[in-house]
Amino acid sequence: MLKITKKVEYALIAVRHLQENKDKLVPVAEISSSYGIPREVLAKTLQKLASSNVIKSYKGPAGGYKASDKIEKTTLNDFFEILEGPTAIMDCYFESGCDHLSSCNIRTPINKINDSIRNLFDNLTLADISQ
Amino acid sequence: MLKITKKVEYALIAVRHLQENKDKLVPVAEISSSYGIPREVLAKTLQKLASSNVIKSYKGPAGGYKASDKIEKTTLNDFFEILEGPTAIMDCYFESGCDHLSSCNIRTPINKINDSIRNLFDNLTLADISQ
DNA sequence: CTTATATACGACAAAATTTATCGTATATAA
DNA sequence: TTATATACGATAAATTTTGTCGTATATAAG
Repeated sequence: MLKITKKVEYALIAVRHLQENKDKLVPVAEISSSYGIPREVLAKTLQKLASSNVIKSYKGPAGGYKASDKIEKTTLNDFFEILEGPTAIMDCYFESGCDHLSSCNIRTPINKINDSIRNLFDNLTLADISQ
Repeated sequence: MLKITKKVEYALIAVRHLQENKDKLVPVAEISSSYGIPREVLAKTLQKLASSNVIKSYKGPAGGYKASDKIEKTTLNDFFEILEGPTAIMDCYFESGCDHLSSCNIRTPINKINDSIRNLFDNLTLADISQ
């Protein structure tokens, strides 16, 4: 439990790779083959980051991706949300109903844990964790 | 991603229930039926907590579980570890090999995120989140 | 203006993990 | 001796994650 997904893992790898290659456009295939990541999975992941402007995309031959200015200031909360939706240790933190439990006595604990995690990720940027 | 499991959810519910019923021994069936939790799943979960002395167990008729003194001081890190093993956002934080990636460029980021989470959970007790 | 290369995106299949069930053993109060 | 409760391993069902496939669109180069 409390694991990040491969999508996020791949995204972190890609972001670091783009940061280390700011001078050129990097096609998905380069990252995919360098780190042994399935091409299509990585492609979709980068598409999400691109549509959120964390990275920039360029189509056509000699196209590819590059890091945007925004990348350094992106918090982990934002990064994770782009890829996986709002971070919550339980669905009831964002969704309504208490699943199927008749009487819930852990609303407070769940909220406290979740608030702590979100506060942590709000104060950590991609730049912070790379150093 | 970053979800807690039902096991942990059930354990939290049970712990709170025991804390609210310190005057008596509570059998699994009471908690299971009160909150609509599958009996056997909850039973195994409480067995783990009992063997770690977070709660105490008493067999036989009129037996059941009760909160121990230790319960208030138990950190989330300890609690989660009892139920699910060491907390890590990726297996490579504790295990050796870098899975299958030929060259890993996210060791540092992964470790930073994981250290932050573990630090957070080391400083939060079951008592803290219940208030 | 055709071709090769690269991103964009939806539907579906495979794999892995989580969740639940079943069966049996052991302890103990009445 | 019986009924009730915890203890524990094996296995099945359900869910989530991960990966694959097919097709569309943009664009640089010849």
